Order: sequence, then structure tokens, then C-alpha cells
Amino acid sequence: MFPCGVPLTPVAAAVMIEEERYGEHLRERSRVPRRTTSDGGRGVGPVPTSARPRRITIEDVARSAGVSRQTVSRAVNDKPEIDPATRQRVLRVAQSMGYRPSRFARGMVGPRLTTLGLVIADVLNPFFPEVVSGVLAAADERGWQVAVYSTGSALERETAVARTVVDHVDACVAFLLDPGAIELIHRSGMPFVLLDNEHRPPSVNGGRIDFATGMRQAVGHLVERGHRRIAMLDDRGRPDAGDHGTRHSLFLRAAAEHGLPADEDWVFPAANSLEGGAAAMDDVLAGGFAATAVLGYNDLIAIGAMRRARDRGMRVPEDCAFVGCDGLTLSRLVDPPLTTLTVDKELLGRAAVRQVAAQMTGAGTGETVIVPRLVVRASS
Amino acid sequence: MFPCGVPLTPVAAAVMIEEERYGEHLRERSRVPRRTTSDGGRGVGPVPTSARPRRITIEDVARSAGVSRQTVSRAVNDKPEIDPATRQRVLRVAQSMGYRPSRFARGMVGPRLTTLGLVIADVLNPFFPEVVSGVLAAADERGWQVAVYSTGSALERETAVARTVVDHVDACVAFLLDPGAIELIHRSGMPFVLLDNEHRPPSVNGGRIDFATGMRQAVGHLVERGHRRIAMLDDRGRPDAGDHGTRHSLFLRAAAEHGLPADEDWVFPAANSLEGGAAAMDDVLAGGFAATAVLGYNDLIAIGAMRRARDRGMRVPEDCAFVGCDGLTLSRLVDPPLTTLTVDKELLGRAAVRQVAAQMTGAGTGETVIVPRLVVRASS
DNA sequence: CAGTGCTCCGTGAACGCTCACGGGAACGTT
DNA sequence: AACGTTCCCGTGAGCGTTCACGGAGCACTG
Repeated sequence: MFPCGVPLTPVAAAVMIEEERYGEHLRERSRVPRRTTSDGGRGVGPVPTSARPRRITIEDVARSAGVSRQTVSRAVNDKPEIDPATRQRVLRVAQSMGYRPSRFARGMVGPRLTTLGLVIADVLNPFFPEVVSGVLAAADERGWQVAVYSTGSALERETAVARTVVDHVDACVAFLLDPGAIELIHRSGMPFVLLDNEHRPPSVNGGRIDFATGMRQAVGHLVERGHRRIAMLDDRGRPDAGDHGTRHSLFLRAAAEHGLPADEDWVFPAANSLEGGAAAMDDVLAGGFAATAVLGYNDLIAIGAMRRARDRGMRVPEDCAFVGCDGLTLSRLVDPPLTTLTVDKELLGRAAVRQVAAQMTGAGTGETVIVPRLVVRASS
Repeated sequence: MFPCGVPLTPVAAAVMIEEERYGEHLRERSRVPRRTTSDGGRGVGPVPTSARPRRITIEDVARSAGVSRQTVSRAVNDKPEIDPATRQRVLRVAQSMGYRPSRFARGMVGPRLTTLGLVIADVLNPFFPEVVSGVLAAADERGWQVAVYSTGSALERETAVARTVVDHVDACVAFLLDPGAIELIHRSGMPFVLLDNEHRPPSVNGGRIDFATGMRQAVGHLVERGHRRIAMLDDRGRPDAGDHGTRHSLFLRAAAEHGLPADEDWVFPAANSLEGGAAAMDDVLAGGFAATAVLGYNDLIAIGAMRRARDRGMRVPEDCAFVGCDGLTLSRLVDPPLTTLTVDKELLGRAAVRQVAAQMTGAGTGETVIVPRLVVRASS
């Protein structure tokens, strides 16, 4: 685990950091096991999970405490019809036996907890935390639990995630791209809201962001500032049925409306990350388009590109202006602050939950549309 | 084969079902009439069970499709011992009736899904997404589900969240401060790992960040750069049993070790946000301490403070240097890039899951310690 | 023609819990 | 003395599913 026994001095560490990826900086001190589970016979060494001891049930506790199931139930559930002394005794026994009521058995009989599945691409993408926040808040208001799944932005993982979701939650809000995965969840019949997918099947409810209006604002703003040579950095991870709805095509349409020269050549694919934006910026500069403005698929890509441009000695916005999409908190903090199409992501999450709730009561819902707002900052 | 003659046709069933598809969630609490089916002998034809919203069970599908429970189960679960034609027919009926197997009933009998509860303060705080990412990844490797709860950084909400957690998950990884909430979860007996809490009870397993080493690095670095008047902006949201372990006291100790004048007066409380950092910076400047360096409880506070300083015309790091804690991605992107004590938050999450897993197998675990590293950038 | 195997399907039983109900003390009331 | 009340506590039933078993029907053997 340790690369070397002696800890690095602060200075040495500081120097090596900027270059290196995180090393293993984990120390684990093991402690003696707290409670030895009643050794079931041949126990030697760490007991593997395969030797699955039978679960401790309410019956076990009842027997051990010399009362009935129901009395144990009353004790652990804080019901009134029980003698305080008995309750204490039962609770002590239960505790000492390590008894924990089964969620499943409880769910079978009592009022059922609704678990909402939330499928996102990647928590590390700063777009999602805000959505998650909205979903958590709205779910909490309804007394729901939220199970979060991440596809890791990997299209091929979506099907696996969808399969898990179908089995383990009652309703689902998802960012998904793979039609197979979408179909899987849809077919399961659970309430389902699909977010931010331009190719959403008509029978699936969804929420989308009105980037038609947004792109028109963004391009209009740049044109107003005198730009005519505008490049776009597209997210290459998304399927490009370029016909309609994608930011890609909406950008081209908006550009055409303003009589700009922009066509497919002006759209550069970028990986959805800062690094992806930087790399795409290199392509723009190498392409000889002499673009005076760059519009990113999202803030992450735009910021990556902007930083690369500065690193190459360009002035922002004099030599090149930058505009992003999404309106991340981050966009306000970078230098220069980024002009961006701000989307109320938290609202998107809340609205999705509301739609799901509507589906539960049998009401059809349709789609939610969120209109972005252009926030002009120093980058353009 | 079936006692009462004519089973419902799929179509008819589909029509009458549509309204009560989500019965599991709507289910009313009064259960006086337990069951209207299985009338005991004087069969007068199929009784329409549409009296109240009752969940559609495998039994309903079986009846409607003219087969047994088990056959429906086989069809739904893709088991081999079934005629392909039968499977198709059953699936069609099930689909048209809107049948969805109950998670709870399944969990009762089959292999149980472990749900890990993850309690964080606020997804919008950029510290947490990385932890979440680590937890999700590690949980996924073990085939666990993760339910995320947010306290909204509100101490008074912690108890409520803890109560929910205790009832609805199998194990728990949490950022919690309220001793009552912690006790609640601990007492439930579920595997539990408490993160980043300097006042963790000894009997609770946990993970912490070694800020003793970290603070020494940070202060040492600033001293090396010639600073002797260093202020700290503390998180005022955390209980300050200032005795040991808190960044607050570790800062003072490190300062003392370097013979700096810093004492309690040099520590300023700040709300845990950019705005909080900015406001605290105002206090520092108003206090007349002439600090030449500011150390933030975390990056958020440090960045807020740094921006405020710049807005007031100060040069960074010439007039005042800034150092943060946590090593957020953000810290690299602000201007100037922030010197910070980088913590591998993803590893923290992973390690926590590993500890929880260890507790499940009965092995004692102890604590995980993560050592931060100082990343020096342009802000100092 | 009995025996054997295979395919497909149905019947208890069990999972662990809570609800409704009923019953027995202990006490007070008529 | 008989009766109603209150307080505790126990018993049967059911929640919806899968597992283990068994059995009917058929084809293929010896």
C-alpha cells in the first residue's frame, strides 16, 4: 500500500503533486472484532459470506425474551400497549442479539416506502448535482427515498443499469441515451420520466430544455457583439441523429437565421469534460477557421476550451469570445467569468419528480419544458 | 382447472386495471376487508374485485391468463421450464394488466438486495459529489444500491434523516454532526461508518482526514513563503469542542509550533459557502489584523474570501495569500488557481464502503485515515 | 408393453412481519 | 358479588413472491 515507509515532507509532496495522479494515501488500522458472532462450528479465520447464518427474526427475540412476536413488535415500534418494563427488557434482548427488523417483511404488510430511482451519467459532472438536489428535495417532500445510479457516461453500461433499476425501484427519473435501456424501463410499466433526451420516444414522458430558444439567444448575442465566425464544440458522446432538437442542429439553424457561414464544418466534436473542450479548441485553432467566437455544448467544454485558448496566449474575449450552456456555478468563478445559457437544473429535477408523481396517480403528464436564460459575463 | 369458469380476457382486464396500476403506493391503511377473492364454495361466478385499489398480484395475472402463479413467475423471470408460447401469452397478459412484481415480496424470499444509505450535507457543496462518486462505484462493485439522503447542512434535520435511514437501509455511510442522530443509527446495530467527524464516539467506526499533518504542511508552506500574520476562516456550522482534532485547533497548534502570533482572535467564523467566505474576509479586513495570508476551512470559503479580497483591489498573492482545504476541482479553475490541501474524496467514499462491507461480515474495522497533500498554486 | 427420460406445469410451504381480534389479570364501580 | 374498564399480552391470518417437490403427458427405448 505504501510506496515508502517514511512519509513525504510537505515540500516534497507539494512538488510531486501537480504532476502525479492520486496515490494510495490510505491508512487502515485494524482493530479487534467487536463482537464474535456465535461461532457456528468450524469457524477458523475470517468467516466468508457464503456461510450465511440464518437471519435473526422477531421470533428469535420473542423466544429469547420469553414473550410473543407481537410484544417484540410493540417494543421496537414504540407502540403504547406494552408495559414499560417489558419494553426495556425486550429492547435489551433485541439489541444484544443484534436483531434488526427486515425491511422487506415490513414493506410487505405495512405502508410501502416508495423508492425513486435516479439515473445520471456522472456525479462528477457538475451539471448533475443540481438536478440531484432538486430531485432529492422534491422526493423528500413526498416521503420518498431516492436511489442514485450512475452510468459513468458509458453508453454500454446503460442497459445494465436499466435492468437493475427495473427490479429495484418503484419509479424512475433518468438521463439515458441508449434506446434499448429506455425501452427496458418503459416496458416495465413503472412511472418514468426521461430527461434531456432529444430523441425521446413519444410514449415516454419527459423533461427537456428549450435550446431552440436558447441557441437563438446565444447566437443572437454573439452576432450583436459583431461576431460572424462562430464555431461550436459539440458533445461527441451523444448520438447525433442530427435531424432535430440537438444543440448541434439548433446551433446550425440559429446560425443560418443570422446568415452566418457556419455549417457542419464549424461544429467540432469534443469529449464531455474540461480536457475534451481543450482538445477540441486545438482542433478549432488548427483548422484555420479563424473563429472569433466559440460556443460550447456545455460549460465544461466551453471552459476547457477557453482555458486552452488563454494558455495559447489568446485574449478573451478580444481574440475569441466564449459562450457555454447550462449555467453551472463554476461558470461564474472561472476567469473570465463565462457567458452561458443558464438552465434551472434544480427545477428540472423537481419537475421530473412532479411528473412521476402524476403518473402514479394515473394522470398522464406529457412533457416539461425549461427555458434557458442567457447570462452575459466577461467572456463575450 | 379453474374453479370459476370464465377468466377475464386480457383486454377487459386491461381496461379495468388501468386506474389502479399503482395501488402499491396508493394503498389505504384500513384493511378491514382483507380479501374478497377465494370465495369459499358457493361460487356465483367471478366477482369483480374492483371495489378498492388493490395491488395487482401474480395471482391476478395467473387467473387472468389461466395458469398458475408459478408459471407466471417463470415467464416473468425468464426461467427455462416453460413453453415459449405460454410465456408470450402470460407476458402479454401481465403487461396489459400493468403487473409489476413487488420488490418486497421478492426480497422476502429471494436473495436480498443490500441498500446502502449515504447521508451527506448537501449535494450542491462540491465536496460531496466526489465522495458520492466513490461510494457509488464501490457499492456498485458489490452489487449494492445506494440511497442518498441530504440533511441540507441543517443540524436540526439530522435526527429526522437518521430516523428514516434506520428504517429503510441495511447499512450506512454518513456525514453527521448531531450526536443524537449518530447515536440513533449506531444503536440500530446496522453497519455504520461516520465520516469526517472529529468528535466521533470511539465505538463508532469512521473515516477521517489527517488534518494534523495537513495543517502543518499548509502553515509550514506559508511560513516558508515569509508569512507570519496568518488568519483562518473557520466553518461556523460545526460544533467547536475546540479541544482536539478540529481544523480550528490544529491550525492554532501548527501556528504555535512556528511561533506565530496566531491565537483565537485570528480565527474567524464563516458560513460554509462562497458568500460565507466573502463575508468573513470582510471581518478579517475590518479587524485590522493586517493578515498577509488567509487559510480557509475549505476551498469554498477560501475562494469566496479570495474573490472578495480581489474585488477590494488587493493583489493575490502579493497583498494576501490564500490557502484552502479539500482540493476541489474548482480550486484549479479559479483565478488565481488556489493552493489547497488536496484530499482524495473519492477514496474516502470507497474506503467507507469497504469498512461497511467489513462490518457486514462481522469483522471489526476501526478507522480509515486519509492524508491530504498540499498542492501549491498561484494563490500563495 | 412396461420402463425411462424429458418437458411443462401446479401445489404447499416458507420468508418475517404487522393487523385484527380475543383473553386474562387487576382494578374500580354498581 | 357481579359487572364494566383498563392494561397487557398472545394467536391466527395474511401480505406477494419464490423454492422444492411432485405429477401429468408424451416420446423414445429395450
